[in-house]
Amino acid sequence: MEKSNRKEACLVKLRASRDALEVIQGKWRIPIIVSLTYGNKRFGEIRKDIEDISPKMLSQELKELEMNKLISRTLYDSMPVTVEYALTPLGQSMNRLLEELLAWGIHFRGEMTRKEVKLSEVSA
Amino acid sequence: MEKSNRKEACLVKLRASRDALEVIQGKWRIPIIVSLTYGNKRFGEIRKDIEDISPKMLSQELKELEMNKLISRTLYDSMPVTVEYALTPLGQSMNRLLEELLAWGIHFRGEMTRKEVKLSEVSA
DNA sequence: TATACTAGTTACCTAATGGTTATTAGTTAC
DNA sequence: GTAACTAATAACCATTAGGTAACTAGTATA
Repeated sequence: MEKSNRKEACLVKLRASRDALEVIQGKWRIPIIVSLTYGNKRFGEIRKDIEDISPKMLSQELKELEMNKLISRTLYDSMPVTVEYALTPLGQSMNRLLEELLAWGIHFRGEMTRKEVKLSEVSA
Repeated sequence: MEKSNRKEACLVKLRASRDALEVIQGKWRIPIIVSLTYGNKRFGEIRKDIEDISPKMLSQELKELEMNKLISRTLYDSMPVTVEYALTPLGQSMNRLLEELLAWGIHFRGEMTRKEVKLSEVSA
């Protein structure tokens, strides 16, 4: 009984994580969301945050994120037309996930450089 | 000053999240790690957990994860050779991240189905 | 000899992802 | 008229990710 519960829990977790993955897959979606957690931004401002993204990819991924209700797009009828992107409540709900991703990214990088140092000590 | 701190924080977070993304990118790596959080497993057992993964992809991604020190591979010299995969401490350190991914995946799915229900109510 | 189980590997193909460069359209300033 | 700024879009190409199906090697069992 204990074993089958465990298996059930594993399968539930697998399904949920794959649901989440589908939405955040790709090189740019998470970075775009991270950029927007630091304030509503215009197209050009996001481009400045994520230096190596092309306008094509930014445009494409913003559309995807809007379709999935993670961000909103507001057009302002100012003199040069401006467009503001913002996180929706659903987008904001990724906050804890992003914090953990950030924390683990730092941890991982730390572990990797530590190991490289060790290796070079051995070979020296 | 406050604004430049914010910008700095944003850039740091962007770098860290992209570091993490590189390691966990793709359709299969997270599911494989999730499967291994529920106990050490053999090749065939992981295949059973993740029903739609092909042996090619499983083999390929296991190698990648081993190279990044997230999992270990142990060969047992039993009669039909068996191989056991397990999370390393670094792999285990993804636990909190996985919990948040799971939680958000469930939340996201809930939000999406709620919205679909609403839409059908409107059109009815 | 044939079948099955272990853990993969190989060759081949398609689809998705991402990159590059040039272009659009509307408005303001020079 | 021309340049510059806004937010994109289009055409084209290269790379990668991922899928399918067949096959390998070693051992045991019928």
